[in-house]
Amino acid sequence: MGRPLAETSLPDVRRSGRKPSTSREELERLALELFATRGFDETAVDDIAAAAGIGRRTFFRYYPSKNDVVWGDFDRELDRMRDWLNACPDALPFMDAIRGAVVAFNTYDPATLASHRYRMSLILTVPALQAHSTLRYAEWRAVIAEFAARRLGQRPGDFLPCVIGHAALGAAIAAYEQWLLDAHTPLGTLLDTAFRELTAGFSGHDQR
Amino acid sequence: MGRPLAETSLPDVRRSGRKPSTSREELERLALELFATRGFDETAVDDIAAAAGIGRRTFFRYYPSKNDVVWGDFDRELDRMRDWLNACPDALPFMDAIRGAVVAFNTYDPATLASHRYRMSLILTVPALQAHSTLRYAEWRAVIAEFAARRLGQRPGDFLPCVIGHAALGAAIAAYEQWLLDAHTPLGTLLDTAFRELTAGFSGHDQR
DNA sequence: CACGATAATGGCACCGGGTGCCGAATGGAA
DNA sequence: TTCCATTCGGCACCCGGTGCCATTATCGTG
Repeated sequence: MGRPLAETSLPDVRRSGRKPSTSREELERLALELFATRGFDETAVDDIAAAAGIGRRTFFRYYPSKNDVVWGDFDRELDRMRDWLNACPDALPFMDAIRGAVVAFNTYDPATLASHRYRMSLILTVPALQAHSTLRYAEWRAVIAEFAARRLGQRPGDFLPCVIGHAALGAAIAAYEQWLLDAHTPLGTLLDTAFRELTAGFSGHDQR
Repeated sequence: MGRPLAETSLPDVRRSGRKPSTSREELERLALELFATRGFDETAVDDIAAAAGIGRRTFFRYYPSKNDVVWGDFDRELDRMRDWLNACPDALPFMDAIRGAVVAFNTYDPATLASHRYRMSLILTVPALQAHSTLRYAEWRAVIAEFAARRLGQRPGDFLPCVIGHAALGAAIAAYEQWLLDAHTPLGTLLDTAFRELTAGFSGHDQR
């Protein structure tokens, strides 16, 4: 699974050899700029490569696909969330822990909030990215399921942890969709609400 | 959105013109057979077209993409589920109605069960299909959200109905994944269990 | 300074999915 | 037969993604 290129500008021992002509961060910046002006589908990989002054072939050594550019360093974020969950006291009910982790994991400082919102708007509205995102969501769910399994005394592949992973993902996506529709309510509030509904089993709303 | 070709062998008035040289059903049959022997990724659209004795170009007039072949007539199934929900008595709590609909909607007679299971195994394991499925799932969620919204006195785009749609989808997929892992437990039972957990808010399992 | 090991680059050919275009084939109706 | 509607399918093309391989840049060492 090892990416040959800078995982994220870590010290990353370099003994010798030609140095990279750009970086994942730089490519992400340029690509998002192009997406914003020209649109995602209308921007070809060649365009991004040209903007960065590299060859098309080289682009694919920084990102495995055009879709992945939008996700930045998702794996690192997942690691952070895993750590957050592991650091949760056992006294905290596990659904509360998950809710807290998701809220914390999706809290961005004002400086980066706008660009994050734009990235998510792409992911949740551009069909190609919507489709691709499924594969990333699977990793996210795995983190949740893993934690739930530990708390439930089960294995990560067992039924209940998987259901929880899927349901949690659904709640999170719904919150994001709402936030994109109207940023009036803070994302954190929406996530919190969605997870509380989940934990309450959607009870107490019926209009019959 | 009208498909020019047979929606599904409805009477479908035909005035004149050359008659289709094959059908969606026939293509689906042939394609699934190829997928089963050679694998999904290893089967090119040209292979399917050749097997059906039509041109590659013509294939894309029957199905908009290779991915869609696996989904058969999903839209019709969705209509059935929508009807099921609409026919639910108001006395039935809405989460029970949704659970009932999903179970009923995913009940297949033994003759078609095996092929359905195979189709779902493709959808849930082949990366290209996993990704593509997101777009189909959106339609499914919409049906659920629409019903929930009506029951909750809200609009289909409102937050709570969307959360419910996403959570329900998650539960359903988790049940399917479990069923594919081990068909020992009937799909209906798994779906029922997943939805009951959802409605109970995953309570009563914590091992702390 | 020169050399060799090392690593990134980028061109090229190729594959496969998907589309626009357009002429050819087919079959019913006047 | 003629006309019209409809399907067919070849062709050229776009784009994302990959394997291959020679080229180029950099660092450490002698």
